[in-house]
Amino acid sequence: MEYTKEYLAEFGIKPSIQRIAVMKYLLNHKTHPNVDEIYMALHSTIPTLSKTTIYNTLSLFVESGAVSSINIDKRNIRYDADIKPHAHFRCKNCHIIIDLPVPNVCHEVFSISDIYKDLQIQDVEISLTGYCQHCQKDELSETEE
Amino acid sequence: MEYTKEYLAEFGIKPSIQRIAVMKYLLNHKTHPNVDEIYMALHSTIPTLSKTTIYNTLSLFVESGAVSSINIDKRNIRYDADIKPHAHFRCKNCHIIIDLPVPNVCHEVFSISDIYKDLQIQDVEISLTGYCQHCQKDELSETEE
DNA sequence: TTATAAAATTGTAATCATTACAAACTTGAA
DNA sequence: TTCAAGTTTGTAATGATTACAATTTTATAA
Repeated sequence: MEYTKEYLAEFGIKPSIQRIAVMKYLLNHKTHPNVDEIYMALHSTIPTLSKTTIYNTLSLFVESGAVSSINIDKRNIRYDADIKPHAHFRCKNCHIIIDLPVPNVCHEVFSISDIYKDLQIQDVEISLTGYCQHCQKDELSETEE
Repeated sequence: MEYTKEYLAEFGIKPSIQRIAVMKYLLNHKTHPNVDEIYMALHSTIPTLSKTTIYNTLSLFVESGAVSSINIDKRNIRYDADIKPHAHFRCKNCHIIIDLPVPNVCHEVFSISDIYKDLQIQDVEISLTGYCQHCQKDELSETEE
């Protein structure tokens, strides 16, 4: 609680019951939840909590750099309190999203290469899709998404 | 026309007026169009064309591997006939999407590294966002998205 | 403490891309 | 020519996100 407050402050975010709850949830659940999951988890302890507040709060977090948004799932935006550079893998079958390390050299490409020198790059998102360990498929049968 | 037909055949896609038109449009417009742009461009020459057909057709193309879908724009899915590995940059101001080369070493990471050996990786999407050459910003004023 | 303005939260309604679905149309093989 | 499978079409439904205005909370200063 106190920690979360200070954590938000580091990003210039003023604390509130709702903001602390959302941030705390993200810090404790590195499962890349979407708005609905966050709402479901919190509205029992904060009955007045509105979904709009969660949308507002997450937008604020993302703009402040405290949280990163993940577009790997076409259905809905997912959120991640881990703001260190890393990639994500999404299983087409069970939809789990797994964090993956990426060698620094791969990230450095975007900041060092001459090719990109005219661009002001702010975010890098690396998304892999396929089938996870438990959902391996033979190349023949391809149905789901 | 004949070329496009053969191109589709390479991916096991049976031709039709609509499929050829959509594929031809994508091959000639490497601007990462969305469904609406494709529809607007084509429905004057094919007045009966339905938007649903474009959705169906693009889904088929993506599943067949003839086209790749790009999730860099939260608003809508974009499509790219360039299926060779490359990255995309999206400007937060003018929303242009630019193709970027990525060193092979960076792509090879995902196929070679031991870290990913349990995963059956099918697609890799690398998305950068920020401000393009013409929309450079000083770090202070941050508004749009 | 009280008054007041600014900021944050809330609920409802609107938006809009995408999907579901069933009817109509095309195509190609028997 | 017939028939079934595959395609296309239009309409309706879905559902995540945003717009917006009203209410509540917070911070500030008299």
